Amino acid sequence: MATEKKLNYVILGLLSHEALTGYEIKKRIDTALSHFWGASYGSIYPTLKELVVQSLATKEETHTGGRKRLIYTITPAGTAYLAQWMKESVEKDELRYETLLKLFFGKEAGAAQTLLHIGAFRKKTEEKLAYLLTAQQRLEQAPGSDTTHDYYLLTVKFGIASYRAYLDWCSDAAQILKKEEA
Amino acid sequence: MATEKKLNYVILGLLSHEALTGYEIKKRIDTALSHFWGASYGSIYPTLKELVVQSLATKEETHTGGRKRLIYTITPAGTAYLAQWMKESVEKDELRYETLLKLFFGKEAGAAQTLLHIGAFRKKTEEKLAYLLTAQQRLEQAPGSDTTHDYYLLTVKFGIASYRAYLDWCSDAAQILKKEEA
DNA sequence: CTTACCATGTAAGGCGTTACATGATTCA
DNA sequence: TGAATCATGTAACGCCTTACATGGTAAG
Repeated sequence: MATEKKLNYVILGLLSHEALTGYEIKKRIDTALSHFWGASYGSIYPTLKELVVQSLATKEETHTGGRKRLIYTITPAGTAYLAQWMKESVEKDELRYETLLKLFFGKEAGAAQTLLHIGAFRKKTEEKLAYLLTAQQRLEQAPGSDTTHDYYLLTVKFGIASYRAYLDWCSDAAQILKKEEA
Repeated sequence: MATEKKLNYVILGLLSHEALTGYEIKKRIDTALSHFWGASYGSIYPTLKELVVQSLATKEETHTGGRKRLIYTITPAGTAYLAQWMKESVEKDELRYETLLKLFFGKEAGAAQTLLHIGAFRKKTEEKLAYLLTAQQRLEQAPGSDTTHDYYLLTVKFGIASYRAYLDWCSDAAQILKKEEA
């Protein structure tokens, strides 16, 4: 049975904010949701098709400047379906950090090698943090009162808090390993 | 091609510490690695079979108190294979937090509902944190000098730092939502 | 004119979970 | 004697990624 797939809810959630094309959905996922979720076109387009079959969304073809666009809109049934899921308790939160795997087995590779992995991890984390900090600024200065933004902002704050903790840990871990190296 | 699977490395990494049965490997994953990795028997046993076919590990049948046990041992080729992977840079660190998904779309459900999700998340986080804190104590008081423990301890510290950041965030988020509720 | 971006979609194939199946041993 | 734990494994099936395929438009 495998865990129930979540992409339908992700898409309906995005459509609950505004009507979107598949391409735009992908962009939202790669920006606003990227620090805690991901999806590829290979799963987005088929899911969109399913949603239409299930009457949870409707598809409309438009032409913006001669360019074909398939815009998806959530239906009342889709809204109800999403609301139902929102009421249910969370099934799973999961983290898969290859960096920690390489750390766990770090004795094999030695302190020097492990320090390289930590350095790379710190750099990536700094970049993601910078991105979220600008997102936070944008949201806090937004002309405001759209409560949608408030919830988005909460997830951004989560990312910021996590990444800051990661960076602190990077410093600690690097120090410990350097001592071990000597 | 999908991302290369990591379970073979996870298993070899564990076997690099000591010879183990499939059952014991599962237990290690569910305890020592659980805060950043997971795997089920349905993937562990087939992977173990592959490792033997590839001569990266050997299988030996023993009987402890009449009970059959298949003990796996890493080979020199397996050690080399693991070492090679340890040298390569990390491909992917990923987080999939359904809680954040429900938060992102929280406007649909309202502040009260969202607070419930945050409460559940806090509770789970507290439990995981408590577990890691005892693990930390155990490792720090260990008669020592096994450097394997030092690396394990680093991953534990990572979890502790993350979970503490999560809990701080829970307080902030709850406060913000309560204000909104009023 | 060419690069970047907008835009939609399919096919192949790997990965990994859940559920199922089986059975021994230890401990209360 | 029954529950928990030790122990190994397979089958079905769903999910998702990568790679491929195609083509229009905007901007420099």
